[in-house]
Amino acid sequence: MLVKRTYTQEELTALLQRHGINPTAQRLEIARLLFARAEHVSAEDVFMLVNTAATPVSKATVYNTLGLFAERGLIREVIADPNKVFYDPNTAPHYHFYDVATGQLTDIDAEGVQITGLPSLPEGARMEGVDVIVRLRQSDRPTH
Amino acid sequence: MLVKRTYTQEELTALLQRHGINPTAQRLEIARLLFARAEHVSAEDVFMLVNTAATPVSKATVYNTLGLFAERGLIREVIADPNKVFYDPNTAPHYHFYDVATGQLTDIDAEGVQITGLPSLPEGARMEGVDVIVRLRQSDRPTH
DNA sequence: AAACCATCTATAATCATTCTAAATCGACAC
DNA sequence: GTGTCGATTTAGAATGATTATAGATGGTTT
Ligand SMILES: [Mn+2]
Ligand SMILES: [Mn+2]
Ligand SMILES: [Zn+2]
Ligand SMILES: [Zn+2]
Repeated sequence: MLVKRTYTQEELTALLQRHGINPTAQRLEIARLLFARAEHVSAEDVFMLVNTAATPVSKATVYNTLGLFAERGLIREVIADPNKVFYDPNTAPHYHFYDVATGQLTDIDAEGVQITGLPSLPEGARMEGVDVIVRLRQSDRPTH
Repeated sequence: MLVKRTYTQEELTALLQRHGINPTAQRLEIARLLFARAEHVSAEDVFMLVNTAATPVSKATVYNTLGLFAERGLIREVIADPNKVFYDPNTAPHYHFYDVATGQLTDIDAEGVQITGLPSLPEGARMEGVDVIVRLRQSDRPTH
């Protein structure tokens, strides 16, 4: 279970380095923000969040950094919405509720969830991960 | 299990009508093609396939028609690739392998697969469906 | 200081998808 | 047959997320 908290600059630096990422100012800033919120954010979200702070970061760098973080396993991509990729600072195995109306993603703890009976993988294939997305729609009639 | 076969014009017409869809020439053509292949296709795929035949169909109509079919439950959308939506003529519950390198989607029969221990849904939410996507990557070293 | 290399940035390009507004079509009425 | 009407289709423009380009910037090394 990922705990929402603030990391010191040293912890963030070590975190990036542990993943083979050169800890630049922009990358540290984006990492700080990702792990402070511990929520599912889009590139646009990150771009806006990072630019409420003092130092501006370009959109290109936001995309490059999120891509780099995902590639190095610091965060993971969640493909649930056809319009944008979500980035998830929680890389532990877990699943998602997706509210198709609002676009809200919510974690489902892997603890207790069992998926059995999956067929064996095609020849020569390695499993990268299993995504489970439970699509939800809020009932039209609100509880009164 | 969806069987790959050709439908008569009458069967297709009845199929659309059963889903509350006015069976126009373009819609019948697209439906015919979808159910003949019984594969996962993108809008672009459908656009190209439908335009190898005699009667041309516009891109706008392809998108409108696929959207309409999905909305009425004749086909389903699969969100697996961040770059495009796949449309699946198989609406029976089933899951997918997704080859992240090639973008290839392959069915996993729901038969035998069990997902247990999912938490109860948030208050007032209805489940629209459960998507399971097993992400695969072909091993770099080919079997020799 | 000059060279070097990684990174960052503004901006253009790409590309799937959606939007717009004008044709076209088909059923029905006259 | 001709006219009308609503539904559908269409070409093309617009949108928006993402990626590509190519030049600036910033440390670091000699
Ligand atoms: Mn999209
Ligand atoms: Mn995309
Ligand atoms: Zn998550
Ligand atoms: Zn399928």
